[in-house]
Amino acid sequence: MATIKDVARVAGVHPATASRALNPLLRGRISATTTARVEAAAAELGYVVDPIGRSLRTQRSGIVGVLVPDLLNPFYPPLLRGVERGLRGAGFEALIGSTDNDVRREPELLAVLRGRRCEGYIVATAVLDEPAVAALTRDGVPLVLVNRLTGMPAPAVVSDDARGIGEAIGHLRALGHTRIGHVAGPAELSVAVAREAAYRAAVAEPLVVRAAQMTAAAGRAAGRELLGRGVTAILAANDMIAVGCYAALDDAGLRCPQDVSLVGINDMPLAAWLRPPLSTVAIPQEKLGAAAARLVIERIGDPGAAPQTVSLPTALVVRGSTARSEQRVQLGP
Amino acid sequence: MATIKDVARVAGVHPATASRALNPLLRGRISATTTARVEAAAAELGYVVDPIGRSLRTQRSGIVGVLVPDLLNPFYPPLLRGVERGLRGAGFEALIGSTDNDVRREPELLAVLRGRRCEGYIVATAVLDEPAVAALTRDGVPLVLVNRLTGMPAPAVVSDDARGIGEAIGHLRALGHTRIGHVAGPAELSVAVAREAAYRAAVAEPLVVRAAQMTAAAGRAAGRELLGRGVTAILAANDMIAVGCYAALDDAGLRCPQDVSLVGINDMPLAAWLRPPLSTVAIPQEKLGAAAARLVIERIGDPGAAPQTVSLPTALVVRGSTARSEQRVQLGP
DNA sequence: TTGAAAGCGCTAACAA
DNA sequence: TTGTTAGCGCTTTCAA
Repeated sequence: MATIKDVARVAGVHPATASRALNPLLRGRISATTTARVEAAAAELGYVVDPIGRSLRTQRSGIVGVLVPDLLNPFYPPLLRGVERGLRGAGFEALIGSTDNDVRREPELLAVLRGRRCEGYIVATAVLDEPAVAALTRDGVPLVLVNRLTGMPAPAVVSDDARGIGEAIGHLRALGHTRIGHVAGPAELSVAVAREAAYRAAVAEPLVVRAAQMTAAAGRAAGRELLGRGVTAILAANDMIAVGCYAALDDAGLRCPQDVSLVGINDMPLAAWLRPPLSTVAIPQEKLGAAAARLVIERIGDPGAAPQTVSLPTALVVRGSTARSEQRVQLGP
Repeated sequence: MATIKDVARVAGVHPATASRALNPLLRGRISATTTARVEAAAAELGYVVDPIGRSLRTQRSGIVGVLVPDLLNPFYPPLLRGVERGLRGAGFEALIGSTDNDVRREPELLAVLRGRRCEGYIVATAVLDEPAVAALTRDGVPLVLVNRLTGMPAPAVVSDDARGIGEAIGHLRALGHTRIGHVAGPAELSVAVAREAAYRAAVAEPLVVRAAQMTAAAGRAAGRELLGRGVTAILAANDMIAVGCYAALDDAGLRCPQDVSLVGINDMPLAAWLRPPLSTVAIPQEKLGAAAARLVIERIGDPGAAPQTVSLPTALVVRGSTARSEQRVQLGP
């Protein structure tokens, strides 16, 4: 593996000069001929800067730690894609840690990442009042929260769920639905709480059943209970819960969308392939990730900057799981 | 951030001694009292070894590059989980790169990872005859292939698809099916080719339509064509193609499993939640990842070891998408 | 068993 | 504009 010394020797200059010639920030401070010679030598030798040597000298690792609650939840892969692309474009890499929905793993994993000397962190895990996360803020380590609403003075990236939920409820009402229920997520999740609040603000008579987790299994149980209360439409706290609601409808012998309409939140990759295809509030996951990458890079560049919150718009995607309410027919004489 | 010098100063020893006391491999070669003093100092200061300083000195990064074709494909997250757990247990971290099914990105991404001086690579991407991958082997860089059958003398981890496919066909035949079709994957993918071969070996009269990609959309188109040939059961090359086949069945006005039975391959997280729940050949994704991690770590430890291939067993999971053939009834007088 | 010294590859500060 | 020097944090010779 060629080093900067090799490049310098071949180019006939001092290693420091070679280093400078290869540094785009120092363009113009090195003579054109020298730059050309160094570049030729580097190309000839296939030189690639050693990030370890550079890191030791500059005290910068070029690594950002990314903490997600569950790699198996279809919400996160698109997010990670946005994060990776955003970071890589700026010369950073993501070191990904998944807590697998286990709160106890969070501090452990964060310790591993901190051991790797990440320059910043993107945290999308559930628990906010985590002392380890608070410690990051205290230590002045750049930190960006994703999809977590919090009182902490940290920059955050969120989606404008409330607006999307308002649209979804409007859509259902326009179809003639009046008994619109909500399968909420667990109260510990700030997103779940915010979505429930948006739902309550949008309907006259809220009908809420809480799912224990953001999973299909929990959604099925909660959905069954909600159907028992005679709703004609359901807003699920996310697409996985909506998947569970399809099963609950089957359990109850009800058809979607003829008997009950269903709306999810996320627009996960498989949403369009469910049967009927799921109408859902699309969250721009990849953009959320890209925005988080941008924010953390900004903050690495200027740790003192005022924390800003970025809110990205959602979009209602109407597919086949919502239809005109047939309640009138069912109740008619 | 405390350094080894700080620890040494507090413990009243030389930095080299402190380093040795903290190295578990040198246990016993340092006096018990010194070790105790150093450990106490390290604990007091919250010392964590700086991986960058260590890496520069040892020429080891503790990082393994992992190349996957598509983070959005539900096959890979469980695999990555296995890889990460396996690596982390041995003090390594995974640097993940997704080519997003774009063959051109593969060498680029590999260049980025090589720039980060990974100690080894786990490659699960599609294309084998990639010169960049060949270059790794040539350079003696530890490399493990996952789910790619190849003539290359590299260690590999595969699942025993043929056996699982044999079981699946046996299951369908036991249900009375005789016209069992196969939606194959693209010919460029070695897994797809192997699965098709296993299918052909298991049935008397092969009926194959090839999907352009391992996606639901491609599966739908291919499935439609296969249904036109009057099959009563379909083996899909993977679960995503099976998802497309559900749509193809809807398109044709056929019911699953009453009219046509369907079997997938993978057992992705949502497979049990499709309607009807998908019968599928379960691939132990997480175990594949863990095995790949183990192999790459072994190879990093001993680059000269003979490349071994690990084959993991699959398991047929029977759910609701397969049922007794009603062909007799349909053809009866 | 411990200390001294050296150097991994790189680049910032200073000097010329 | 270029060269010289030095040192980031660590571990591993070599010597005591």
